[in-house]
Amino acid sequence: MSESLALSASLEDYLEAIFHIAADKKVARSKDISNRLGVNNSSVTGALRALAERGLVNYAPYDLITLTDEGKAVAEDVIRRHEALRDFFVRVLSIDAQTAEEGACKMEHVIPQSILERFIEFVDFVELCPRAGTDWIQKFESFCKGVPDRQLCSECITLVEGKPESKPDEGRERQAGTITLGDLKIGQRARLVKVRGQGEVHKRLIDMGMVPGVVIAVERIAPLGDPIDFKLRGYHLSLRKEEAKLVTVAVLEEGRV
Amino acid sequence: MSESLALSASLEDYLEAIFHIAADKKVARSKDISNRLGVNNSSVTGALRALAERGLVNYAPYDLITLTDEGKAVAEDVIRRHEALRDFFVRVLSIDAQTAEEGACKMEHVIPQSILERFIEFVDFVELCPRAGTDWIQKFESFCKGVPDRQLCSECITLVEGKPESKPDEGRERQAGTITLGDLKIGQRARLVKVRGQGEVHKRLIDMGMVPGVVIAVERIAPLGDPIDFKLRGYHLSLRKEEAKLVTVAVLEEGRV
DNA sequence: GTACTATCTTCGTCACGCCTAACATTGTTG
DNA sequence: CAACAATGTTAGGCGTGACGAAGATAGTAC
Ligand SMILES: [Mn+2]
Ligand SMILES: [Mn+2]
Ligand SMILES: [Mn+2]
Ligand SMILES: [Mn+2]
Repeated sequence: MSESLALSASLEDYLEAIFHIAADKKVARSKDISNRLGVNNSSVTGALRALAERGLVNYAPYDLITLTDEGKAVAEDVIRRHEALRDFFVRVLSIDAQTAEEGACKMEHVIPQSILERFIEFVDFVELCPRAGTDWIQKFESFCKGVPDRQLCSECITLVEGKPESKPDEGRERQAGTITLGDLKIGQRARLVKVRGQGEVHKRLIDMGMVPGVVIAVERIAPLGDPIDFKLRGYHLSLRKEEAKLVTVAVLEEGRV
Repeated sequence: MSESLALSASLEDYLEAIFHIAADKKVARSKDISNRLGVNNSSVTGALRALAERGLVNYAPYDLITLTDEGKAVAEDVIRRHEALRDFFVRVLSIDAQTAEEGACKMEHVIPQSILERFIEFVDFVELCPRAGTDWIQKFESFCKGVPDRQLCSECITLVEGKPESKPDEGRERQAGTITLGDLKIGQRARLVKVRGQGEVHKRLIDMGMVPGVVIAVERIAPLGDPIDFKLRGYHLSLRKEEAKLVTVAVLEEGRV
């Protein structure tokens, strides 16, 4: 009747499984659980003993298996985490149902509480904010599909191509025109406008993911200003200053984002 | 010289640690690693042997520790996952640095490849799309802080309060006015407009998280139409039909989002 | 060179979580 | 009510990952 230490990922999955099976068939049998989790029957016995010791399931050998009230509460919490992650993956990131399900069921065991709450808020928010919403997610989808020939909204295209803004939004652009990757300081972030040069060098840069619209951050600059360590699309990338100068960019605002 | 099976979460963390230590001090010593990971010195020896067996570290007893080329590549991949998650948490979800760091370092070991890529795309996208961007994230932040007195942009407020739209956007609202939670069908989603009633019942609904602007989905309806299972803010919630009728809502579009 | 200290390894132990094989129970069915 | 198949349990083993205690090594101090 006390949870003592936190449950292992494995035991959380057992609880989750029992809850779902019981929701269908009222009680769970060992076989149902082993089928659902794809483990050997004897593993289930072991898990049930561990869960019974913690007062989370009612279990006696050869008897039917049910969750205690406390077990039910814990199972519901696991399921909440599972569904929150899955919903975010499907609704916001447009991940396919199966991957979302599998990924959620792994991550649910390790995600910190405060991050989980934010995921949930985020899904709500995206559905509420009129600047976001359906439209916005569809744009995100086509944005993903468009790599490396990335499609942006017309407004973005304008921005990326460095034409002066007509909308009095904010000073999103510092100075359009001739800024290159070689001009950036550590910590600055920029959108790629164009890769100059030709032949081998040009091709090599493109192959590295240097396509218009991509966001690039300067991570580090070596003592003598060469080479420079960039990050784009999650990858680190080291360029000679000569190469960096071939890449025209539009600097993004400092600070967050 | 062969990775054979996938590395365990623990071994990935060792690689990550060695990489970072080596980045600072050129070589790693056992002590550095045990300090960084908060683990006993003897555990490090064990891990190093396992990593050496897989050809990921150069290791001989009492000798200096370095990563092999393959080990370096694997470490870089782990770090990519770590940073992608962390950046998403910090830049998009506005999670504090430490929680983001810790959460990322747990989740990095279980996140499916395709979901990771989407996270990375997402951060890029948010920074690129003019309908999103800094503004949008700031709104998300105040949205989070505002629970339960949620602040929306003026446009959203209008929508939530059910006034007919003036902008010819889309038919986002089905029929404003008198739709309640009791009128929804399974799978439908709605924004909460107002909780009617008074006294105990009213208070109880508010306590359950029924505040204006929240998104509610109908998960299940019992055989005789009572009770109804809802989901809001990641929680499941079961209401009597009587109670559900007290909650005025605005239906969201069918399908995705 | 010996002594001392910081560092590292070895060894024995434990807790998980899964497996297989052998054994036990249950409930059906002729 | 046997005989049987289905289901569940036990025992024994393997791999991982951590720990502490005790012994080994390397580098510095005298
Ligand atoms: Mn799971
Ligand atoms: Mn799950
Ligand atoms: Mn980690
Ligand atoms: Mn990490």
